[in-house]
Amino acid sequence: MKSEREIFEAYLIKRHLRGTPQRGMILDTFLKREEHITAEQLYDIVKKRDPSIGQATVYRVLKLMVEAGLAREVDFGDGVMRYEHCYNHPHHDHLVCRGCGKTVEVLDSVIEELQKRVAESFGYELTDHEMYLYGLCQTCRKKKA
Amino acid sequence: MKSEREIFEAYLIKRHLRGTPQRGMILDTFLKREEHITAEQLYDIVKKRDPSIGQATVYRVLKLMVEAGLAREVDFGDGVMRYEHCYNHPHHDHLVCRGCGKTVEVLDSVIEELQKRVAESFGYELTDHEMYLYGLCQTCRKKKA
DNA sequence: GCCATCAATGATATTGATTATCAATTATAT
DNA sequence: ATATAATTGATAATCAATATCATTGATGGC
Repeated sequence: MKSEREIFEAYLIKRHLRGTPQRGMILDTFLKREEHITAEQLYDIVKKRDPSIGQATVYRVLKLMVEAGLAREVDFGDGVMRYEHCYNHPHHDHLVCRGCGKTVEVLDSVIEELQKRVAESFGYELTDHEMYLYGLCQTCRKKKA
Repeated sequence: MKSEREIFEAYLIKRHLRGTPQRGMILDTFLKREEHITAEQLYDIVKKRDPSIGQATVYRVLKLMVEAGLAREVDFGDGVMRYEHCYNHPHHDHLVCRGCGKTVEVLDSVIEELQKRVAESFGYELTDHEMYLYGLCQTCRKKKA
């Protein structure tokens, strides 16, 4: 089993790109975090370790990580792109609390199968999908009552 | 059965807002179109009828229509918000071709039910959801082959 | 080692959709 | 009428994301 680090380096070599301290550090920082993270948030953390890093580089490395299959873009519709781990994190959808933003990763194989069938029934071949479930978590419901 | 026009006017009155020629014209133009439309596209059409209208007004009226329950925002993830009819257009999801962008409205009651159950199984009360299915339509698949 | 080539970086400018501001205009209520 | 409040269009501002660009740094051929 290859490590994320190795995958990243393999991807760089394939693209004739170079490994650099900045890229390594940004990758490590991203990997250490478990939750979804925005480019801005990642930049803030990275800056603490090395204030000389520019945020353009953070954006660039995030794009590389997506291309390398290590990160996945998640769009909760609030105008900011978030990134989550992709490696060893198979596809899933998101259940987001409208109150506090707490997010749960969900996966329902029946839904997945039905999505494919719905697409096929219209002559489409499903390539991918996005599903965001929005609701109120228990805590937020109690607060309201 | 109230007309969209009446609903819009009722909403304006409720909010102590005023009916104006611009608002009426933009609403009519939106209602005449069946497909999803961006603010920019709507502005372009409206401009032909009355070149003096500013695009800020189009954005404003679109927001009013959403609030009045006549329009619904649709986000295909390409950075531009689209608007579709809401009145007499009950909830549905979208199946979008990655090749040509052709869009079909889809609805699967089993999926809808399962979404509710998934949310509940995590203690969430589902308020709404978004589901976008992306694929290749028949035409685009043939082109590829 | 030395030089030519090419990628990487950080700072900054730019983009593009959307929103806010504001002065001028128009409608409404008293 | 007159004071009040909403509307408009033009324009500026916002904000995330991207492009530009001069400088720096690495790599490979010799």
